[in-house]
Amino acid sequence: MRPLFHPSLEDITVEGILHALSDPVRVAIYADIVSQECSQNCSTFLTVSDKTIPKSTLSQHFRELREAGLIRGERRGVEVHNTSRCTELEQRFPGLIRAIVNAHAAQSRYEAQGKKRAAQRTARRALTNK
Amino acid sequence: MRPLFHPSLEDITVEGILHALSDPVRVAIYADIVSQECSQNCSTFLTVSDKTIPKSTLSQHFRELREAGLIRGERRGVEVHNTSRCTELEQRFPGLIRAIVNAHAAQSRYEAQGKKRAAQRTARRALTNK
DNA sequence: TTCACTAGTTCCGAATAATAGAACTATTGA
DNA sequence: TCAATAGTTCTATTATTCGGAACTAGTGAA
Repeated sequence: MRPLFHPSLEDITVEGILHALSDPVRVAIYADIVSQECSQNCSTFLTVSDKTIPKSTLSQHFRELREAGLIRGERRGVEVHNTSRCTELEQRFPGLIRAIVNAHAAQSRYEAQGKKRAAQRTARRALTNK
Repeated sequence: MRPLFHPSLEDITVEGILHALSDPVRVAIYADIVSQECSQNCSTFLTVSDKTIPKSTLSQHFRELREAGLIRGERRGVEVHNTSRCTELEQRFPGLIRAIVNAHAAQSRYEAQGKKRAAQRTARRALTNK
């Protein structure tokens, strides 16, 4: 089993970061890792926003996040612990990570509200149609 | 010829934006459009950073930027004029666009310096090998 | 030490998306 | 009316992504 590859700070590209975070599952995972103090192992994310992710796919997602330079993975026995590299990244691309994570959070809030509003509409319709 | 589609502000997603800007050609185009005061037509970009882009590909790139909500395209006679939607976007995702464009600029500067350094090394080697 | 269990990776075929040449449309100016 | 220009659409080719199945590696129990 080959060791986990991590790019050095200067090899990290904006395109790589944006591509890694342009996938809804990966941003969700990354946002979670950034927000946690403690490191997270991969299988914490076998379900992401009510969707089940096959573990081979999940493994690929973590690889992409790692190779884009967004997270650092460290084997500890049978599992790998993941931490964000955001302090380093802040140095290379100031403000970038924060802006993306903020935007993602804003969108999640908005979507949650949207669902709530839709649910309310359904409930109202159910009442009036009685 | 169907009219140009533009998403409404609330339909614009972070993922869409990141995906659109995760391509080197597209960020370069977008960065240029953002920096210009005046609108730019598509064929200004038939060559991007010394690479020739086939116009069918270019057309697709503009479509992606448009449908991600990043630019607005307006047909004026035979050509289409493109302007960035960054003021609107600032409202929906504060700081996002600026951070990405800044990061891209920082990286371009760095890469240019890298090339310069490499050229200097080559020159030095040529001198000493004489 | 052996065995079963867990966490994650790799392999590989199927589905999906991106690229670019060729043919097309629409506008304009001669 | 015709040629030229700016973009688009069609389509075949190529590259990416997804996910099931088989695999590896660490760990704890018998």
